[in-house]
Amino acid sequence: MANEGQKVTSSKELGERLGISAAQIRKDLSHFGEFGKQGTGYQIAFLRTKLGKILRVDREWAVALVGMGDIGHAVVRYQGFAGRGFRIALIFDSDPTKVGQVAGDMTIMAVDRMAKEVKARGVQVAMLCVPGQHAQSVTNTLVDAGVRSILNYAPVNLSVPAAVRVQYIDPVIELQRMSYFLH
Amino acid sequence: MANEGQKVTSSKELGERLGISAAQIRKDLSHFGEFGKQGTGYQIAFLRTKLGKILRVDREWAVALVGMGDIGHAVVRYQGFAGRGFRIALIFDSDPTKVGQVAGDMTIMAVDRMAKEVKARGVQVAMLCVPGQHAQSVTNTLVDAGVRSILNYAPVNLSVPAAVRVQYIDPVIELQRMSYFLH
DNA sequence: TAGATTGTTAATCGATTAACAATC
DNA sequence: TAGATTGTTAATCGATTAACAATC
Repeated sequence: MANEGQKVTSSKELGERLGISAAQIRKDLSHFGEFGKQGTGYQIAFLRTKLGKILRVDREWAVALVGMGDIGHAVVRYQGFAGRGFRIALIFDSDPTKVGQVAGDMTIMAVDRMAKEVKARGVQVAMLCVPGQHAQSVTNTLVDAGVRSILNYAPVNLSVPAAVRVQYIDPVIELQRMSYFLH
Repeated sequence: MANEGQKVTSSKELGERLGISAAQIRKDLSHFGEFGKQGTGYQIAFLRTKLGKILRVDREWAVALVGMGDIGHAVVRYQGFAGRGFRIALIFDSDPTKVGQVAGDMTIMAVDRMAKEVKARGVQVAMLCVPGQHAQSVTNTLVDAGVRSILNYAPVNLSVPAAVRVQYIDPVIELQRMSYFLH
Protein backbone atom coordinates (compact mmCIF):
# COMPACT_ATOMS: atom_id res chain seq x y z
CA MET A 1 0.00 0.00 0.00
CA ALA A 2 2.84 2.34 0.85
CA ASN A 3 4.37 1.62 -2.56
CA GLU A 4 1.03 2.40 -4.17
CA GLY A 5 1.14 5.83 -2.52
CA GLN A 6 -1.72 5.14 -0.13
CA LYS A 7 -1.47 6.95 3.23
CA VAL A 8 -4.20 5.47 5.42
CA THR A 9 -5.97 2.13 5.65
CA SER A 10 -8.52 0.40 7.87
CA SER A 11 -8.86 -3.01 9.48
CA LYS A 12 -11.61 -3.64 6.94
CA GLU A 13 -9.35 -3.00 3.95
CA LEU A 14 -6.42 -4.90 5.44
CA GLY A 15 -8.70 -7.84 6.12
CA GLU A 16 -10.03 -7.84 2.57
CA ARG A 17 -6.53 -7.73 1.09
CA LEU A 18 -5.35 -10.58 3.32
CA GLY A 19 -8.49 -12.69 3.21
CA ILE A 20 -9.10 -12.54 6.96
CA SER A 21 -11.66 -10.70 9.07
CA ALA A 22 -11.39 -7.06 10.14
CA ALA A 23 -11.86 -8.17 13.75
CA GLN A 24 -8.85 -10.46 13.44
CA ILE A 25 -6.71 -7.62 12.15
CA ARG A 26 -7.68 -5.36 15.05
CA LYS A 27 -7.23 -8.13 17.60
CA ASP A 28 -3.77 -9.04 16.34
CA LEU A 29 -2.54 -5.45 16.07
CA SER A 30 -3.92 -4.50 19.49
CA HIS A 31 -1.87 -7.30 21.01
CA PHE A 32 1.22 -5.17 20.38
CA GLY A 33 -0.16 -1.67 20.93
CA GLU A 34 -2.66 0.94 19.83
CA PHE A 35 -1.66 1.81 16.29
CA GLY A 36 -4.91 3.22 14.91
CA LYS A 37 -7.33 6.07 15.49
CA GLN A 38 -11.10 5.69 15.79
CA GLY A 39 -12.94 7.00 12.79
CA THR A 40 -9.73 7.23 10.75
CA GLY A 41 -7.94 3.91 10.66
CA TYR A 42 -4.19 3.23 10.49
CA GLN A 43 -1.45 5.49 9.09
CA ILE A 44 0.33 3.12 6.70
CA ALA A 45 3.88 4.47 7.14
CA PHE A 46 3.53 4.48 10.93
CA LEU A 47 2.07 0.98 11.02
CA ARG A 48 4.77 -0.33 8.73
CA THR A 49 7.52 1.07 10.95
CA LYS A 50 5.90 -0.38 14.08
CA LEU A 51 5.38 -3.81 12.54
CA GLY A 52 8.94 -3.81 11.19
CA LYS A 53 10.24 -3.27 14.71
CA ILE A 54 7.95 -5.86 16.26
CA LEU A 55 8.93 -8.49 13.70
CA ARG A 56 12.63 -7.44 13.81
CA VAL A 57 12.70 -6.83 10.09
CA ASP A 58 13.75 -3.19 10.57
CA ARG A 59 17.44 -3.99 10.24
CA GLU A 60 19.74 -6.13 8.10
CA TRP A 61 20.75 -9.49 9.55
CA ALA A 62 24.06 -11.06 8.59
CA VAL A 63 23.62 -14.63 7.38
CA ALA A 64 26.14 -17.46 7.24
CA LEU A 65 25.73 -19.82 4.28
CA VAL A 66 27.13 -23.33 4.68
CA GLY A 67 27.58 -25.64 1.70
CA MET A 68 28.29 -24.50 -1.83
CA GLY A 69 26.64 -27.27 -3.85
CA ASP A 70 23.92 -26.57 -6.41
CA ILE A 71 21.55 -25.08 -3.87
CA GLY A 72 24.23 -23.00 -2.18
CA HIS A 73 25.21 -21.54 -5.53
CA ALA A 74 21.61 -20.71 -6.42
CA VAL A 75 21.12 -19.08 -3.02
CA VAL A 76 24.23 -16.93 -3.33
CA ARG A 77 23.16 -15.72 -6.74
CA TYR A 78 19.58 -15.08 -5.62
CA GLN A 79 18.90 -11.35 -5.77
CA GLY A 80 16.01 -11.42 -3.32
CA PHE A 81 17.88 -10.90 -0.03
CA ALA A 82 19.08 -7.34 -0.51
CA GLY A 83 16.47 -4.89 0.70
CA ARG A 84 14.46 -7.54 2.51
CA GLY A 85 16.50 -7.61 5.69
CA PHE A 86 19.19 -10.22 5.08
CA ARG A 87 22.72 -10.20 3.69
CA ILE A 88 24.96 -13.20 3.14
CA ALA A 89 28.05 -12.28 5.15
CA LEU A 90 29.95 -15.55 5.42
CA ILE A 91 30.22 -18.60 3.16
CA PHE A 92 31.66 -21.95 4.18
CA ASP A 93 32.39 -25.24 2.47
CA SER A 94 34.33 -28.34 3.45
CA ASP A 95 35.74 -28.98 -0.04
CA PRO A 96 39.35 -27.69 -0.16
CA THR A 97 39.04 -27.08 -3.92
CA LYS A 98 36.18 -24.65 -3.25
CA VAL A 99 37.78 -22.84 -0.31
CA GLY A 100 39.31 -19.56 -1.42
CA GLN A 101 37.08 -19.28 -4.49
CA VAL A 102 34.88 -16.23 -4.82
CA ALA A 103 31.07 -16.53 -4.80
CA GLY A 104 29.05 -13.36 -5.22
CA ASP A 105 31.43 -10.89 -3.57
CA MET A 106 32.44 -13.28 -0.82
CA THR A 107 35.34 -15.68 -0.47
CA ILE A 108 34.43 -19.24 0.46
CA MET A 109 36.00 -20.20 3.78
CA ALA A 110 36.85 -23.60 5.22
CA VAL A 111 34.31 -25.01 7.67
CA ASP A 112 37.12 -25.35 10.24
CA ARG A 113 36.96 -21.59 10.62
CA MET A 114 33.17 -21.52 10.90
CA ALA A 115 32.76 -21.49 14.69
CA LYS A 116 35.41 -18.82 15.09
CA GLU A 117 34.11 -16.51 12.33
CA VAL A 118 30.46 -16.85 13.28
CA LYS A 119 31.27 -16.01 16.89
CA ALA A 120 33.57 -13.11 15.97
CA ARG A 121 30.92 -11.52 13.76
CA GLY A 122 28.04 -12.29 16.09
CA VAL A 123 26.10 -13.94 13.25
CA GLN A 124 22.74 -15.32 14.48
CA VAL A 125 21.26 -16.59 11.22
CA ALA A 126 22.43 -19.46 9.00
CA MET A 127 21.33 -21.18 5.81
CA LEU A 128 22.20 -24.84 5.63
CA CYS A 129 22.85 -26.17 2.11
CA VAL A 130 24.94 -29.21 2.97
CA PRO A 131 24.14 -32.87 2.20
CA GLY A 132 21.71 -34.51 4.62
CA GLN A 133 24.30 -36.63 6.37
CA HIS A 134 26.29 -33.58 7.48
CA ALA A 135 23.37 -31.36 8.42
CA GLN A 136 23.16 -32.30 12.11
CA SER A 137 26.85 -31.95 12.90
CA VAL A 138 27.11 -28.59 11.09
CA THR A 139 24.01 -27.50 13.01
CA ASN A 140 25.61 -28.42 16.32
CA THR A 141 28.66 -26.29 15.48
CA LEU A 142 26.50 -23.36 14.38
CA VAL A 143 24.36 -23.49 17.52
CA ASP A 144 27.45 -23.65 19.74
CA ALA A 145 28.78 -20.59 17.92
CA GLY A 146 25.63 -18.61 18.72
CA VAL A 147 23.34 -19.12 15.72
CA ARG A 148 19.65 -18.90 16.71
CA SER A 149 17.82 -19.18 13.36
CA ILE A 150 18.56 -21.89 10.81
CA LEU A 151 17.05 -22.23 7.37
CA ASN A 152 17.64 -25.85 6.42
CA TYR A 153 17.62 -27.02 2.80
CA ALA A 154 18.71 -30.55 3.70
CA PRO A 155 15.84 -33.06 3.80
CA VAL A 156 16.63 -33.95 7.41
CA ASN A 157 14.97 -33.14 10.72
CA LEU A 158 17.37 -31.21 12.91
CA SER A 159 17.38 -31.47 16.66
CA VAL A 160 18.22 -28.17 18.33
CA PRO A 161 17.76 -26.54 21.76
CA ALA A 162 14.37 -24.90 22.37
CA ALA A 163 15.84 -21.42 21.95
CA VAL A 164 16.89 -22.12 18.36
CA ARG A 165 14.41 -21.84 15.47
CA VAL A 166 14.58 -23.99 12.36
CA GLN A 167 12.65 -23.61 9.12
CA TYR A 168 12.79 -26.27 6.43
CA ILE A 169 12.78 -25.86 2.67
CA ASP A 170 12.10 -29.17 0.95
CA PRO A 171 10.36 -29.12 -2.42
CA VAL A 172 9.11 -32.69 -2.02
CA ILE A 173 7.30 -31.85 1.22
CA GLU A 174 5.64 -28.88 -0.46
CA LEU A 175 4.56 -31.03 -3.41
CA GLN A 176 3.21 -33.71 -1.06
CA ARG A 177 1.16 -31.07 0.77
CA MET A 178 -0.75 -30.56 -2.46
CA SER A 179 -1.01 -34.13 -3.78
CA TYR A 180 -4.05 -34.84 -1.57
CA PHE A 181 -6.00 -32.50 -3.84
CA LEU A 182 -4.99 -34.18 -7.10
CA HIS A 183 -6.93 -36.94 -8.78
CA MET B 1 9.38 -47.16 11.72
CA ALA B 2 8.92 -49.51 8.77
CA ASN B 3 12.54 -48.89 7.79
CA GLU B 4 13.61 -49.64 11.35
CA GLY B 5 11.93 -53.03 11.02
CA GLN B 6 9.14 -52.26 13.46
CA LYS B 7 5.83 -54.02 12.73
CA VAL B 8 3.26 -52.47 15.08
CA THR B 9 2.86 -49.11 16.77
CA SER B 10 0.32 -47.31 18.94
CA SER B 11 -1.26 -43.87 19.00
CA LYS B 12 0.87 -43.24 22.10
CA GLU B 13 4.13 -43.96 20.31
CA LEU B 14 3.14 -42.08 17.17
CA GLY B 15 2.20 -39.08 19.28
CA GLU B 16 5.50 -39.15 21.15
CA ARG B 17 7.48 -39.32 17.91
CA LEU B 18 5.51 -36.47 16.37
CA GLY B 19 5.20 -34.31 19.46
CA ILE B 20 1.39 -34.40 19.52
CA SER B 21 -1.12 -36.17 21.75
CA ALA B 22 -2.19 -39.79 21.35
CA ALA B 23 -5.82 -38.61 21.26
CA GLN B 24 -5.02 -36.36 18.32
CA ILE B 25 -3.47 -39.26 16.42
CA ARG B 26 -6.53 -41.44 16.98
CA LYS B 27 -8.94 -38.64 16.12
CA ASP B 28 -7.17 -37.79 12.88
CA LEU B 29 -6.78 -41.39 11.74
CA SER B 30 -10.38 -42.28 12.61
CA HIS B 31 -11.52 -39.46 10.33
CA PHE B 32 -10.46 -41.63 7.38
CA GLY B 33 -11.32 -45.08 8.69
CA GLU B 34 -10.64 -47.69 11.35
CA PHE B 35 -7.02 -48.64 10.89
CA GLY B 36 -6.17 -50.04 14.32
CA LYS B 37 -7.16 -52.84 16.65
CA GLN B 38 -8.01 -52.41 20.31
CA GLY B 39 -5.36 -53.76 22.61
CA THR B 40 -2.86 -54.08 19.76
CA GLY B 41 -2.42 -50.78 17.95
CA TYR B 42 -1.68 -50.15 14.28
CA GLN B 43 0.07 -52.46 11.81
CA ILE B 44 2.74 -50.15 10.40
CA ALA B 45 2.81 -51.54 6.84
CA PHE B 46 -1.00 -51.46 6.60
CA LEU B 47 -1.23 -47.95 8.02
CA ARG B 48 1.46 -46.71 5.67
CA THR B 49 -0.34 -48.09 2.64
CA LYS B 50 -3.65 -46.58 3.76
CA LEU B 51 -2.13 -43.17 4.47
CA GLY B 52 -0.26 -43.23 1.17
CA LYS B 53 -3.55 -43.74 -0.65
CA ILE B 54 -5.38 -41.08 1.34
CA LEU B 55 -2.64 -38.51 0.74
CA ARG B 56 -2.21 -39.62 -2.90
CA VAL B 57 1.49 -40.30 -2.39
CA ASP B 58 1.08 -43.94 -3.44
CA ARG B 59 2.03 -43.22 -7.04
CA GLU B 60 4.57 -41.17 -8.98
CA TRP B 61 3.39 -37.81 -10.26
CA ALA B 62 4.90 -36.32 -13.39
CA VAL B 63 6.10 -32.76 -12.81
CA ALA B 64 6.69 -29.98 -15.32
CA LEU B 65 9.60 -27.68 -14.47
CA VAL B 66 9.50 -24.20 -15.97
CA GLY B 67 12.56 -21.94 -15.99
CA MET B 68 16.15 -23.15 -16.11
CA GLY B 69 17.94 -20.39 -14.22
CA ASP B 70 20.02 -21.08 -11.11
CA ILE B 71 17.11 -22.47 -9.14
CA GLY B 72 15.80 -24.57 -12.03
CA HIS B 73 19.25 -26.11 -12.43
CA ALA B 74 19.53 -26.89 -8.73
CA VAL B 75 16.06 -28.45 -8.75
CA VAL B 76 16.83 -30.69 -11.75
CA ARG B 77 20.01 -31.91 -10.12
CA TYR B 78 18.32 -32.47 -6.77
CA GLN B 79 18.25 -36.20 -5.99
CA GLY B 80 15.37 -36.02 -3.55
CA PHE B 81 12.42 -36.51 -5.91
CA ALA B 82 13.01 -40.09 -6.96
CA GLY B 83 11.34 -42.47 -4.57
CA ARG B 84 9.31 -39.76 -2.89
CA GLY B 85 6.48 -39.65 -5.39
CA PHE B 86 7.57 -37.13 -8.01
CA ARG B 87 9.50 -37.23 -11.26
CA ILE B 88 10.47 -34.30 -13.43
CA ALA B 89 8.96 -35.25 -16.77
CA LEU B 90 9.06 -32.00 -18.75
CA ILE B 91 11.41 -29.00 -18.70
CA PHE B 92 10.68 -25.66 -20.36
CA ASP B 93 12.58 -22.41 -20.85
CA SER B 94 11.96 -19.35 -22.98
CA ASP B 95 15.65 -18.79 -23.82
CA PRO B 96 16.33 -20.18 -27.36
CA THR B 97 19.97 -20.83 -26.44
CA LYS B 98 18.81 -23.20 -23.68
CA VAL B 99 16.12 -24.98 -25.69
CA GLY B 100 17.39 -28.32 -26.95
CA GLN B 101 20.05 -28.59 -24.27
CA VAL B 102 19.99 -31.60 -21.99
CA ALA B 103 19.38 -31.24 -18.25
CA GLY B 104 19.40 -34.37 -16.14
CA ASP B 105 18.10 -36.86 -18.69
CA MET B 106 15.58 -34.44 -20.19
CA THR B 107 15.74 -32.09 -23.13
CA ILE B 108 14.76 -28.49 -22.45
CA MET B 109 11.74 -27.51 -24.54
CA ALA B 110 10.53 -24.11 -25.67
CA VAL B 111 7.73 -22.59 -23.56
CA ASP B 112 5.66 -22.26 -26.76
CA ARG B 113 5.17 -26.00 -26.59
CA MET B 114 4.30 -26.01 -22.91
CA ALA B 115 0.49 -25.96 -23.11
CA LYS B 116 0.44 -28.67 -25.76
CA GLU B 117 2.93 -30.99 -23.99
CA VAL B 118 1.41 -30.58 -20.53
CA LYS B 119 -2.05 -31.36 -21.91
CA ALA B 120 -0.83 -34.32 -23.97
CA ARG B 121 0.91 -35.89 -20.98
CA GLY B 122 -1.86 -35.00 -18.51
CA VAL B 123 0.67 -33.38 -16.17
CA GLN B 124 -1.04 -31.93 -13.09
CA VAL B 125 1.97 -30.68 -11.11
CA ALA B 126 4.41 -27.90 -11.97
CA MET B 127 7.41 -26.21 -10.41
CA LEU B 128 7.82 -22.56 -11.31
CA CYS B 129 11.43 -21.31 -11.40
CA VAL B 130 10.96 -18.29 -13.67
CA PRO B 131 11.67 -14.63 -12.81
CA GLY B 132 8.93 -12.89 -10.83
CA GLN B 133 7.66 -10.80 -13.72
CA HIS B 134 6.81 -13.88 -15.80
CA ALA B 135 5.38 -16.01 -13.01
CA GLN B 136 1.73 -15.01 -13.41
CA SER B 137 1.52 -15.43 -17.18
CA VAL B 138 3.28 -18.81 -17.08
CA THR B 139 0.87 -19.80 -14.31
CA ASN B 140 -2.12 -18.87 -16.45
CA THR B 141 -0.85 -21.07 -19.28
CA LEU B 142 -0.18 -23.97 -16.92
CA VAL B 143 -3.61 -23.75 -15.31
CA ASP B 144 -5.31 -23.62 -18.70
CA ALA B 145 -3.36 -26.71 -19.69
CA GLY B 146 -4.70 -28.62 -16.67
CA VAL B 147 -2.10 -28.10 -13.93
CA ARG B 148 -3.66 -28.25 -10.46
CA SER B 149 -0.64 -27.99 -8.11
CA ILE B 150 2.04 -25.35 -8.49
CA LEU B 151 5.21 -25.04 -6.44
CA ASN B 152 6.31 -21.44 -6.95
CA TYR B 153 9.93 -20.35 -6.36
CA ALA B 154 9.28 -16.81 -7.66
CA PRO B 155 8.78 -14.24 -4.89
CA VAL B 156 5.36 -13.30 -6.27
CA ASN B 157 1.81 -14.02 -5.13
CA LEU B 158 -0.02 -15.96 -7.82
CA SER B 159 -3.72 -15.65 -8.44
CA VAL B 160 -5.30 -18.93 -9.47
CA PRO B 161 -8.78 -20.49 -9.53
CA ALA B 162 -9.97 -22.05 -6.26
CA ALA B 163 -9.40 -25.58 -7.59
CA VAL B 164 -5.66 -24.95 -8.04
CA ARG B 165 -3.22 -25.25 -5.14
CA VAL B 166 -0.07 -23.15 -4.83
CA GLN B 167 2.82 -23.54 -2.41
CA TYR B 168 5.54 -20.94 -2.17
CA ILE B 169 9.25 -21.41 -1.56
CA ASP B 170 10.90 -18.11 -0.67
CA PRO B 171 13.94 -18.19 1.59
CA VAL B 172 13.43 -14.59 2.69
CA ILE B 173 9.92 -15.32 3.98
CA GLU B 174 11.27 -18.29 5.94
CA LEU B 175 14.05 -16.18 7.43
CA GLN B 176 11.58 -13.44 8.34
CA ARG B 177 9.40 -15.99 10.11
CA MET B 178 12.27 -16.52 12.52
CA SER B 179 13.60 -12.98 12.92
CA TYR B 180 10.94 -12.17 15.54
CA PHE B 181 12.83 -14.48 17.87
CA LEU B 182 16.25 -12.89 17.36
CA HIS B 183 17.69 -10.10 19.47
C1' DT C 1 -22.59 17.34 14.86
C1' DA C 2 -22.82 12.78 12.13
C1' DG C 3 -20.23 9.10 10.25
C1' DA C 4 -16.53 6.09 10.60
C1' DT C 5 -13.56 3.06 12.82
C1' DT C 6 -10.86 1.75 16.67
C1' DG C 7 -9.77 -1.38 20.83
C1' DT C 8 -11.96 -4.57 23.72
C1' DT C 9 -15.50 -7.47 25.85
C1' DA C 10 -18.67 -11.14 25.39
C1' DA C 11 -20.47 -14.76 22.43
C1' DT C 12 -19.56 -18.21 19.27
C1' DC C 13 -17.20 -21.53 16.99
C1' DG C 14 -13.96 -25.16 16.26
C1' DA C 15 -10.15 -27.90 17.71
C1' DT C 16 -7.86 -30.55 21.27
C1' DT C 17 -7.92 -33.44 25.16
C1' DA C 18 -9.76 -36.56 28.61
C1' DA C 19 -12.39 -40.32 29.60
C1' DC C 20 -14.30 -44.68 28.77
C1' DA C 21 -17.01 -48.53 26.74
C1' DA C 22 -15.82 -51.81 23.33
C1' DT C 23 -12.88 -55.33 22.17
C1' DC C 24 -8.55 -57.44 20.68
C1' DT D 1 -9.04 -63.98 31.93
C1' DA D 2 -6.29 -59.46 32.50
C1' DG D 3 -4.00 -55.84 30.20
C1' DA D 4 -3.73 -52.87 26.46
C1' DT D 5 -5.41 -49.84 23.19
C1' DT D 6 -8.77 -48.49 19.95
C1' DG D 7 -12.65 -45.31 18.23
C1' DT D 8 -15.75 -42.03 19.92
C1' DT D 9 -18.34 -39.07 23.09
C1' DA D 10 -18.26 -35.36 26.25
C1' DA D 11 -15.52 -31.76 28.45
C1' DT D 12 -12.20 -28.39 27.98
C1' DC D 13 -9.55 -25.11 25.92
C1' DG D 14 -8.31 -21.56 22.78
C1' DA D 15 -9.13 -18.88 18.76
C1' DT D 16 -12.26 -16.23 15.92
C1' DT D 17 -16.08 -13.29 15.34
C1' DA D 18 -19.73 -10.11 16.58
C1' DA D 19 -21.04 -6.29 18.99
C1' DC D 20 -20.45 -1.88 20.92
C1' DA D 21 -18.80 1.97 23.81
C1' DA D 22 -15.24 5.24 23.06
C1' DT D 23 -13.66 8.71 20.24
C1' DC D 24 -11.48 10.73 16.15
